[in-house]
Amino acid sequence: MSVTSEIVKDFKNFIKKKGLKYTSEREEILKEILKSKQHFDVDELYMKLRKKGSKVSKASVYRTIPLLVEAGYIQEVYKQDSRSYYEVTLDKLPHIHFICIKCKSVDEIIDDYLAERIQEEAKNKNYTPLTYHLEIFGICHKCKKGV
Amino acid sequence: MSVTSEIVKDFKNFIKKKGLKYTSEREEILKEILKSKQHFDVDELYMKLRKKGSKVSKASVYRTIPLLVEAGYIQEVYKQDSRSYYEVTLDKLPHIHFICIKCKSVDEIIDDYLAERIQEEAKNKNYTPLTYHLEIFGICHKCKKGV
DNA sequence: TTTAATCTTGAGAATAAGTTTCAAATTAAA
DNA sequence: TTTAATTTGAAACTTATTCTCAAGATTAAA
Ligand SMILES: [Mn+2]
Ligand SMILES: [Mn+2]
Ligand SMILES: [Zn+2]
Ligand SMILES: [Zn+2]
Repeated sequence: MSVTSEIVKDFKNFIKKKGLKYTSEREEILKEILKSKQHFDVDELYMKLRKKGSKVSKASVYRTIPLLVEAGYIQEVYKQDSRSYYEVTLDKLPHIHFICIKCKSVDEIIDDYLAERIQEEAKNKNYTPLTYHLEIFGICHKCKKGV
Repeated sequence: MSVTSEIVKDFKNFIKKKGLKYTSEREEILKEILKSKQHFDVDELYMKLRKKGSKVSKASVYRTIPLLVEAGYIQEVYKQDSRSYYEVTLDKLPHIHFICIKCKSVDEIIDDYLAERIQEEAKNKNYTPLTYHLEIFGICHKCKKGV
């Protein structure tokens, strides 16, 4: 069984356990998201679905995202220009996002040690950490060179 | 000379150097911000000014904030519910903000080592870091105990 | 199956932070 | 002063996200 259909089955279970109804819209949205290999926002996702001929409304996309976050398949990873960006978080720990303030490009940096230390800091302060956002704002290599 | 009037003088200089005009509105806003000991958002700041009898408009508050960020007196430190929060950054390095997803309280955690490592990570990747946001989302001690 | 209760949907209205517009007021240099 | 350039307040605008509600879909029971 493919990873995707495994997740779809899991999601159906999750929905049922919550006493909600499993709909084709919810499944369509999940499947489309699982195809994304990068960060995405609601508009991008919605446009992809429409192009494929899907009839889901933007409202349903907005309504499904919190469910997928709760189920643990995606996470909000940063906000830019008052828009939220998400990414699939299968086996993926939170990580650093470097955001270039000139070209708005976003790059990922993984640092396991840093991730661990962040967890520790929360625990030291008697907090129960769930997730985190670490965004470094600056100038990327290309913009520095004036490309 | 007080720290505040020193900064006010500096700010006047900064404004002049940019070829802009030094106005009472800009000074009022700066002075009010310097009084804040915690994180603030535009609405809070605007309300404080109005209560004091100030006639500044919200538009001017929105227009002055980027100048104060550029001058280095304040920084945007996190976003919550589609609102930006700022704080005075006199001698204050960026630091960790722990945000309780239940009570929405925000706590600060300082970790110089972490701060240094974040800078290094950016440089390793050939980025010029300017600032960063590190927000840990979780449950605070009080909320865990059900207070 | 049918039924019936409950939930979800799409469409569009509503909300609200932040930005823009523009005429009137203010600044600052001469 | 005079004058050119900038800034202001008020209100209109923009835009992501949320809300509303009637119509349609799902589910468990009959
Ligand atoms: Mn990422
Ligand atoms: Mn802080
Ligand atoms: Zn760049
Ligand atoms: Zn709390």
